[in-house]
Amino acid sequence: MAPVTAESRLAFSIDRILGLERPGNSLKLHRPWAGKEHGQSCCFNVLLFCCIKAENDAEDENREQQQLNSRPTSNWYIGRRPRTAFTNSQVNILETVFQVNCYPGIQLREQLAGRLDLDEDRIQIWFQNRRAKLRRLLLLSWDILPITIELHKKIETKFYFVLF
Amino acid sequence: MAPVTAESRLAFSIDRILGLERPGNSLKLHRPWAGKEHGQSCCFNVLLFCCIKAENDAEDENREQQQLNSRPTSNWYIGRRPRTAFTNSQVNILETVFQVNCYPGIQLREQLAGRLDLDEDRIQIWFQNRRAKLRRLLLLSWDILPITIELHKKIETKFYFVLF
DNA sequence: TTGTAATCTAATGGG
DNA sequence: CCCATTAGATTACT
Repeated sequence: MAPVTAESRLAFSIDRILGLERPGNSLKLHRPWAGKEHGQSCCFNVLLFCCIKAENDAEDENREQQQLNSRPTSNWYIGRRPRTAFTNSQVNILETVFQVNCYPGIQLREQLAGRLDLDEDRIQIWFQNRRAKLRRLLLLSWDILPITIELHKKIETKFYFVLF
Repeated sequence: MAPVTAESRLAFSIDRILGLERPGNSLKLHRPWAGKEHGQSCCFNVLLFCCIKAENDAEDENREQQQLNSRPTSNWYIGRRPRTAFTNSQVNILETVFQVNCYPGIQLREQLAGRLDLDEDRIQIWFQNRRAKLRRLLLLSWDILPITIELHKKIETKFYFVLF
């Protein structure tokens, strides 16, 4: 077996990365885009974390209240999108479409968005959640599997394909 | 404006789905998996209730019991890998490595896999998704930059620029 | 409390 | 590799 030389060692061994091994020189970062100006097209080099420093909060009640009200979730600084309240007629149409096509493509989603006066991504999310609900329902029905199996023995089927 | 021909019309226009438009033929349902044999691999969309081939079950009580007790975990629908739940410590190490090298080569991935007791391809996927997340964050932070600056002025927070 | 819109991320397939 | 999209799981709001 070949001896482990400095040359054969990985530039990025886990030990080095985790700081468990301390080479003489500091670890050179692997940034394919490093050295490019941030205006360059490929991507923005700066990830901006806007973190609140809470110094001096006590002096500003309003400000403090704001900060207390905003939940410190990972994306609190952006905020959660206000919950969309679909109307009955909107849901009816969505459900009708879902019965036929539960994986609407971009065109159909745009079409729906236009007709229902909603953003396309709300449509997208609605279908995602609707499919999840359906799966949940199907899984629930799986709980009654023993009964189903009994039934299936009786009627001599092999599989149940639940097509939706 | 180009005329709407039968060819240019969507297979699933809302009008067709809602029945407001009646084509000569009835609407064909959009079932990605329809017509395919259930054994086919690609089709992760199939909710296959593989309800146990019950031939001869009655002759083997033990086996039947096993099958009844076993919940449909990995096999209840075909082809999709069960979601891997990384532990906190695994994620911590992955994140640490990512800070240094977000494009780990095969050697480093294998190294990580060994240390974290994961398959190398899970590492690979993790880094792909992590890079996608980073790109998303970068775009996002760019979009909210003006707002963020306003916010920053108001509440006198500091910016953290994390340079990659 | 329930239902569901929204979020996060592992997994998939195609380019 | 990237990209779009999915499923799965969870959070949070009405």
